[in-house]
Amino acid sequence: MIVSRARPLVVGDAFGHAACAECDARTVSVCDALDTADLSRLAAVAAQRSLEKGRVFIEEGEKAADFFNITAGTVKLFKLLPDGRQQITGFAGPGYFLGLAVGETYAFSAEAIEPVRLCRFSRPRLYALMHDLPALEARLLQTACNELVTAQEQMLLLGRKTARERVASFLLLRAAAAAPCSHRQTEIRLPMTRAEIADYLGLTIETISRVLSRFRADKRIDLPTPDRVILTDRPWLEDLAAGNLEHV
Amino acid sequence: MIVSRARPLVVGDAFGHAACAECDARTVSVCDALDTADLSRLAAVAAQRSLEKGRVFIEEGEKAADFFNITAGTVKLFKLLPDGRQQITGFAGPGYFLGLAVGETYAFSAEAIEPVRLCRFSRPRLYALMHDLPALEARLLQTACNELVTAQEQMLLLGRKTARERVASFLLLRAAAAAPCSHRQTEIRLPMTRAEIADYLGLTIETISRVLSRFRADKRIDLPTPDRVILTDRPWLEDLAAGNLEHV
DNA sequence: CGGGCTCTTGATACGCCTCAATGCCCGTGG
DNA sequence: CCACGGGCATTGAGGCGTATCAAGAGCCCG
Repeated sequence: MIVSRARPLVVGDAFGHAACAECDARTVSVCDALDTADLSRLAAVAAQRSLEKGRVFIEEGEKAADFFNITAGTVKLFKLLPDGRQQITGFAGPGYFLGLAVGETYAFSAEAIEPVRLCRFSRPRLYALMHDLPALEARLLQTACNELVTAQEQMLLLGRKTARERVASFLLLRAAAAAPCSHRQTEIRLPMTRAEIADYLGLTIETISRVLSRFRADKRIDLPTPDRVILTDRPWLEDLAAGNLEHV
Repeated sequence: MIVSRARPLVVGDAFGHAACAECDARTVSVCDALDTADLSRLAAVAAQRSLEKGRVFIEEGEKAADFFNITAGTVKLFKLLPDGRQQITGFAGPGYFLGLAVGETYAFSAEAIEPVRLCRFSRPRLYALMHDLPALEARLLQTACNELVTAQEQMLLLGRKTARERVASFLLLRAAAAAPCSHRQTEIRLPMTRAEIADYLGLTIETISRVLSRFRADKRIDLPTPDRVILTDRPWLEDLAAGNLEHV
């Protein structure tokens, strides 16, 4: 079942378009493709809501009734095997557009890993709007292509990189996500647990922990707390992530 | 460099739209989204060509100048690490639409693994056509979403499945690709080598060979020749691929 | 008939997983 | 205030699955 529908928790407001104009995620999301007039049409079919940490709001196999746009917080997208093995296919932060499922059902599940705010769009209404606003459709196509490139990179990581290369790649990905404009940040925050990092990288918590400890011992990173990482030797991490350091 | 441009090998014809109407891939490709009139407009910007086995016609990092539509044969899409490690992100057969790269450069390489025929579309011209034909754009979005779902499934495979589960998944995927309409086929053809299967599944040739031999010994499949597989116990393979058979 | 390729099979090595114990942090309640 | 308990992270010891290395078999094609 779609938990979020059972407990709506809607924080909707009567001034949807006004909220859009002030939305933090405005400039990094699909909404950016629209001018103010069209944006109000988009806002008209949107409903805002808040989700507490741990809330599963998309379940794989359920009827794909809605699209979502994250405006605050982080969610994980994942698939499960019957025995509980989990693969996280991505983390989605503010601006991320969710629900590009083909066909009638979602192909993955989604869960808030910290308090989240998002906009919900009903599928048929967004489709109708897409028909009217080619800019919106073009933007969605662009979004999908971006996802595809990211997915291909992740397949390379999962299929062919070592544990240390995976963790290095992950840290740099986080750094890039935090500062989109190559705005070299050295400190990053990890809103996810070790278990979630492991399920994202196709490893175990122990391996994540060991690799991070090793990086710290080698003075490549610093770990003031488990959820804060300082990249002290970024060039080395980049070489490792790219597969340039064979057996170091 | 884009090898296919250095040696064009164009088998173009003056009656592009006529060729389209007779194209084997017509009904399973993006072209299916268009009526005959619009199809001729699409054909006008297309060029047909043939590629011999081994020909690399898209190179990762090169300027993304063209889109491609496979009409015959099979190509592999892949990414490389500097030391030669390879991850095949997918195999593309007739009807497959290629080149949905975001930005200016291709994010992957593509190589014909058997003789291939394809249609080439210049990027700017296809974009212009997309602007005029919303049906085309919608179809591309749909294609991209399909790819995305496939990619997520592959991430689950690469990150969390065992070698035997991966090979079972692969065989069933091949069976589904050969007979799109759940047209239960028991025999499948493998146009790719063991090395390519290995690079697709994140394993080695030896593991592929061992798992297939084991499946045969257990009477789950038959292997009349290395490139032909007969699925003799499909339900068991399906259970294994889905992760339902823990430690068999 | 030889050369090269792919595929198969065996022996061994190693990277990551599994299992287990401990430490740390923090919220809770006596 | 501190004792207690539960989650999460860290660290160690040992095992397993897949990789690596190596040899031989089958096949195509000249």
